Amino acid sequence: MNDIKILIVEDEPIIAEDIAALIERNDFVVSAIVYTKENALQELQTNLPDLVLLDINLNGEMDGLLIAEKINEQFNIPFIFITSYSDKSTLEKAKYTEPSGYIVKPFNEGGLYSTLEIALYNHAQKNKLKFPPLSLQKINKNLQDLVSEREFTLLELIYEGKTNKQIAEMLFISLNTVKKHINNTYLKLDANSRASAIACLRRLMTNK
Amino acid sequence: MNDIKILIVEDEPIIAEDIAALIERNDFVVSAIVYTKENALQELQTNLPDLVLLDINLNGEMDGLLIAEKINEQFNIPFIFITSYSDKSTLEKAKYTEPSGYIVKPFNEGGLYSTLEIALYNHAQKNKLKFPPLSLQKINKNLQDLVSEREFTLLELIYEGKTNKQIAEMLFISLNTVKKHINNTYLKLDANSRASAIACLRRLMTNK
DNA sequence: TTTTAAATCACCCCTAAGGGTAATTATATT
DNA sequence: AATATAATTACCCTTAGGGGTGATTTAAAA
Repeated sequence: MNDIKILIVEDEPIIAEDIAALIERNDFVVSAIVYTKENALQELQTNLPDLVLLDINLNGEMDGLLIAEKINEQFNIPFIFITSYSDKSTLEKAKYTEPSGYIVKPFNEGGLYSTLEIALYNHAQKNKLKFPPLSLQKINKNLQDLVSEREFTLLELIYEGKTNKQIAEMLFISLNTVKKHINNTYLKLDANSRASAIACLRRLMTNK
Repeated sequence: MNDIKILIVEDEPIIAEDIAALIERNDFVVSAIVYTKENALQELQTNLPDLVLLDINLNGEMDGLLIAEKINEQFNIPFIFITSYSDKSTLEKAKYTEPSGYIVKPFNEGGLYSTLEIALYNHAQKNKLKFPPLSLQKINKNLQDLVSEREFTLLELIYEGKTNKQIAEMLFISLNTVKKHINNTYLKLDANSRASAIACLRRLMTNK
């Protein structure tokens, strides 16, 4: 089955049941409900869920944070904090664990469901995040002399490691034209070789 | 000043003011409050904030989604949806824009503040993930003929756009040695130029 | 209408870069 | 002690790539 399994870590049984009911109403599966850190870690080892809903405070201790760290170290799944505490000190500690969401009680059904869906989707997309495609807008945002669309097309091919000859053939233009375009682009990027142009592009894409 | 500027896009003035007050209570700065898609886009162009709070429905249209797409295309800032709609159809569309958060009205102060903090922190971390530094381990993981540490050092310099001459000077070795190392590395990477080697490295770094 | 800008192409020059072969030194590994 | 492996260097050859100038065509902007 293709169901999405969610682990609930919450020491107040009434709230845990409440969350569980909500989850199942929305076509997810509750893989387990646990009340302690130990059981949570056990459950992660034996029956890894697709996502974890984590109460930060378990029986007076901030064990939720420790569980979050463990998830980051060992498992590649998203987790969402559900807690009554929204004070800056708690939040500060929580945010360093990079949770997919942070829900403050009392929460509403729509809010939890939305956060779940988005956490799952964003986590799935996270792998694609590395080495994003080039964007003309982002490149030009940091340039005084703008790169044209045509030049950008050539840049993408250079970025993919193509030679001038290959580019000429792919775009049905002469080798001279390719060289001319690239030369013009180098002036705009302040580059003087393919490799330096690529390094420059990487910089422009990140420097927001 | 180092203040974090937040743009509020919300067509109901009362709610917008409510959010604004909350934001300022928590030491953020409201860069502007706008009520329409046009003004939002204008504001993004002229006074880019650090984060955007977005109502999905603006005057009956789902303009918030369009704004979200625009932000993804052109700007490198996080955004959070704040909306009354948590139906699956709306959420489905919203999640494809990869928002940093999705808050369903009525929201509580702690919930919004936490989501803000986490969105900002996670986004900052996310940028570090983009164009990650090269890792010898990851590169070799997918190669039969392994790249040596020395060769990796040279690869890093090529990746940064350095010329052979520059590399020779930086490493206090002869130009011939540089060429030899690079040639050997090309054989391992199945590359035949700097640009193709860089493209190859990108591939090896992502193929996990 | 005139002018500006982008895309196209040609021709020249020249260096950086890539390909091949071979040799030496040092450092591990067996 | 013998043997790989990596790092270092030299020399040769060839070409792809980068720099400069100039010209034509087309489309958009003034």
